[in-house]
Amino acid sequence: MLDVLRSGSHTVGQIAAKMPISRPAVSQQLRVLRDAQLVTERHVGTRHYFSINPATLLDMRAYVDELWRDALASYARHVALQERTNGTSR
Amino acid sequence: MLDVLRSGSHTVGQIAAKMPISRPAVSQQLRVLRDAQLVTERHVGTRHYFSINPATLLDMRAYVDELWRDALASYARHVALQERTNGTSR
DNA sequence: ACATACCGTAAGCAATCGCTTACCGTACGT
DNA sequence: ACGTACGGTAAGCGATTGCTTACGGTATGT
Repeated sequence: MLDVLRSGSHTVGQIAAKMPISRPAVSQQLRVLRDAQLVTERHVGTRHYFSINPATLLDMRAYVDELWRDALASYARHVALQERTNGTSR
Repeated sequence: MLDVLRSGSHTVGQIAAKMPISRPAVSQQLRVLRDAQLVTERHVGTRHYFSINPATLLDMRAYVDELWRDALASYARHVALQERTNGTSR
């Protein structure tokens, strides 16, 4: 879904044409993505254009980054503790 | 789940104690996370220690980053096209 | 006013998820 | 050898997911 929207904004019909599911199914997925702020909607006539919301992508990136840093930090602490209790062997 | 493992490796029992679900449920979730490479396992005695896999976190970060860049790029293209067809107004 | 294009929503349904309880296997201490 | 701690797996179940078909609602062209 997001991979279709990478290349820019699309209408519901355009998206459905590129996916192996029906148009209402696309509509329902888009609702979830819109509620999750992952996607933004823009109406022009009867067409609804959807595009990726870069801001939320940044939030996701920040979260993953944080997790990554914490994981590395606690691993470093683990290694340090290991060396202390094992003596400075090797 | 991942938020429990942020602070370092834990055994299955330790994790279950910090969560509102049973130990087997934790075990099942860990299996999914392990299959998805999000988590690594280390056995010592009968205890199974689980920790976050930083490598996969980097992969996720790369994907989100890529998506973010594409979204911005196509938005820029959209704006440029808009200005051209609207004349150099404003 | 009428037909058409575009899309959201409701209902219904099979498939999957995520949990609990019960059970079994393995490693360790005595 | 026996008891205990630790944890994976199977079975079963209600809840949720994700789809399709059917329908209604709004904007556009004639």
